[in-house]
Amino acid sequence: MATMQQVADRAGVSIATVSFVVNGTKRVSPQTAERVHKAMKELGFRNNVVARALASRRTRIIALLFPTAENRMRGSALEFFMAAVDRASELGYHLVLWPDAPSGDDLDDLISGGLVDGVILMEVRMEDPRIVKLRELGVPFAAIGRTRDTTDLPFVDMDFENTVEESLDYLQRLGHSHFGLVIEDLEKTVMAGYAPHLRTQATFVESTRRRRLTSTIQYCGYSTAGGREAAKQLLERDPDVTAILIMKDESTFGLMAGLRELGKRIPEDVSVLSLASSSAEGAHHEPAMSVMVSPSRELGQLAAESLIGQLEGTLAEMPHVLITCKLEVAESTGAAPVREEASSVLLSDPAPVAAPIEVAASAPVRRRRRTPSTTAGTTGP
Amino acid sequence: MATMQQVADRAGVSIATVSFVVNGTKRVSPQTAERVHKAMKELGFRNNVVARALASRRTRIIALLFPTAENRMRGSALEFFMAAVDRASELGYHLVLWPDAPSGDDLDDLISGGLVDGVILMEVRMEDPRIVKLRELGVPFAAIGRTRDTTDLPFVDMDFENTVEESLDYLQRLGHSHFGLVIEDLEKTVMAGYAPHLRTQATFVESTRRRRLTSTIQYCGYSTAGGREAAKQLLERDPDVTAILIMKDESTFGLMAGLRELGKRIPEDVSVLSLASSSAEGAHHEPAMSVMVSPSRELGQLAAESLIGQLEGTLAEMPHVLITCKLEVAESTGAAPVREEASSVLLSDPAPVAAPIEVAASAPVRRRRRTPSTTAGTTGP
DNA sequence: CTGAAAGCGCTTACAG
DNA sequence: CTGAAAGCGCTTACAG
Repeated sequence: MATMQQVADRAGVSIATVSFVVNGTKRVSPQTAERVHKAMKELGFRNNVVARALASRRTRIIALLFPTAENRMRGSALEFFMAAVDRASELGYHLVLWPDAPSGDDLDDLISGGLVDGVILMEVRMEDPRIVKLRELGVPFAAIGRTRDTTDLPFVDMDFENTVEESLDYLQRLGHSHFGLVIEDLEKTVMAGYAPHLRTQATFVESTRRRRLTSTIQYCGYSTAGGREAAKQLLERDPDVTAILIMKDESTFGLMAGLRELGKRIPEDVSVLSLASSSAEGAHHEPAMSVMVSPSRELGQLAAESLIGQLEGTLAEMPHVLITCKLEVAESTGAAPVREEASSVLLSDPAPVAAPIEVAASAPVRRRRRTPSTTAGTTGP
Repeated sequence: MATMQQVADRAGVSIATVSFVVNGTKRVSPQTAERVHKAMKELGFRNNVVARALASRRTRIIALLFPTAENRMRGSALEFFMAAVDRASELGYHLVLWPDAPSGDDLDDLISGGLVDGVILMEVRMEDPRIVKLRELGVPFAAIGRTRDTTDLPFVDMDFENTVEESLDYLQRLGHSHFGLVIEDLEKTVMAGYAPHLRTQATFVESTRRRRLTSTIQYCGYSTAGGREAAKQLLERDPDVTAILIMKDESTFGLMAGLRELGKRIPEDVSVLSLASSSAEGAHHEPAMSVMVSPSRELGQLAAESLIGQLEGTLAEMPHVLITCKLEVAESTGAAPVREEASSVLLSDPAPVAAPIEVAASAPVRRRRRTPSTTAGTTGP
């Protein structure tokens, strides 16, 4: 492995000059540059990233922190990752997936040593210790997801609030009035405070109340069995439920199977809509699932842009972007079944839910529908 | 961010002594160590990984190379990764997911700079340019998967040959004689030469011929639609097919749906067995899928052990490990339907397949059934 | 346009 | 047991 000094010797120039041509940091005469390039070729020179990092304090490597706790979002995590990788690469950066405990315990050593220039977070909780730590360490970061208080937080996120509203709009227009939300209960786990779940539940409770709809929140275990059990319990708690939102791809199959076993046809008796899912996932069901499609790729790209924009100082303002999932209607949703007696407005209490969630809307937020991402706050190289 | 020198000053010792206590590389008297620890606490010292890497030529970071080409194996890739992360962590290493083109183009800069001590490969092809490159660069590596020639190749892999044999054993015992293999055709893609597909096809062709079974290889597009189409074509090519092996989770749903639409009941008319899949995946079907379960976690762990063993010089020999998938029978497989006339042995040619594959069995290989991995050729930290 | 030199923050023989 | 010092391979003001 040839060093820069060896290249310099062979080209008959100083090591500084080699550095200039390698990095393009200063003008070098064409003849000199030519000699240097020749020497590099001949010696098979490759820049030592570690030495460069130590001297320059930057590596052009950024990391996507990947929570090692038994992970939800398996699918979209990979989509975030791949999209962010692509965008980072276009902007001249490498992106690696860095496994990290939800507590952020492994963060210190590796980030503060200067191995990476910045960090992207995912699976953000309402109060997230990792963000506290990153701020302490002064490490630039961008979040896919957001904490309760978004002051000074650079984030891109799904607009869960709006996604729930649009889901209810759609189904209410089809005549439904008894709603269920099937979702995992994370509050006793290490992922307690996971923002997507809490925001979705809070909006569901608030909005169904405002719309004077009957609503039931049904917690649901992981896996097919969990979905089946959820179907059973939900129908026990509200036998009249006709519209179910579910935010847990792993359990959707079980939910549908459970509903059928209990004599419910989909969508004739019950409509099912999957939140923050994907077209591909929807196609794996029978009947094909109507889904609110997660904007995973956009979020991954925007997060990379936002972080790199900070690193390069090309960012006018802290990015705050919310993107609503896009409705894709398939076969699992349809008109509400006609009731014998038009049962009047229900007043039954919604299911208990963790203390009402106030979300600080401190900073102005740009809400947008899946727009192209290239305009997003960084000017790029 | 305090430096080691600052810690040394505060503790009234030399920087060398601080390094010794930080790394435990030399004996230091308890009193001195105590003073150093105190100073580190007070200053909030964290070792600079980059400087350490430059001076010591090692980072204790290893990378799992993740092919950025539109990726198959989404599920098991994450399982490899998480398992390898866990095992590496137990052995004192960090593991990151490093996106890389199948060509290995990005490899040079980042590996040769000493950023990582070694590399784990996955999705290995019969002739893999990345392995050539890693050998050139002298970077230690371990492969999940294997090339055609396994001489001097440290690898752990699924035993595709044996997995196919055991699948055929099982189904033949149930009376089946007309087999289909549904698999993706990668030969025109960047993943051409992908070993699992070629080994599986080759074994399927060879073994069904030896067993005097009728066999058809049906290529299949990605996705649900691809699976449906494959069902149609396969039934056209062999209307008598009663046993189907499929190695493509994304298309399994479509295959089953397609079979049903063509009037085939599962498993009464046709048995379907999914290869290199998972229990969870199997549970997402109706009827529940019989699967050959991929030993993903074992492979991830063993790969990490194998690489770290090389790095630490604790490896007696190049690891060569093959693990057969484990059969989990569910509802999608059953006895072959009884034929009106016991149609005699078929001699129809199997579907065309890429030139017969000779696999160099150069090195002795340890074949094993999903045994605990902790005994695997490294003595641990 | 080019170079000499200090410095990035560690590790590690080598002495004592 | 402890320290002085060279060195890892670059980058970057500063001079010229």
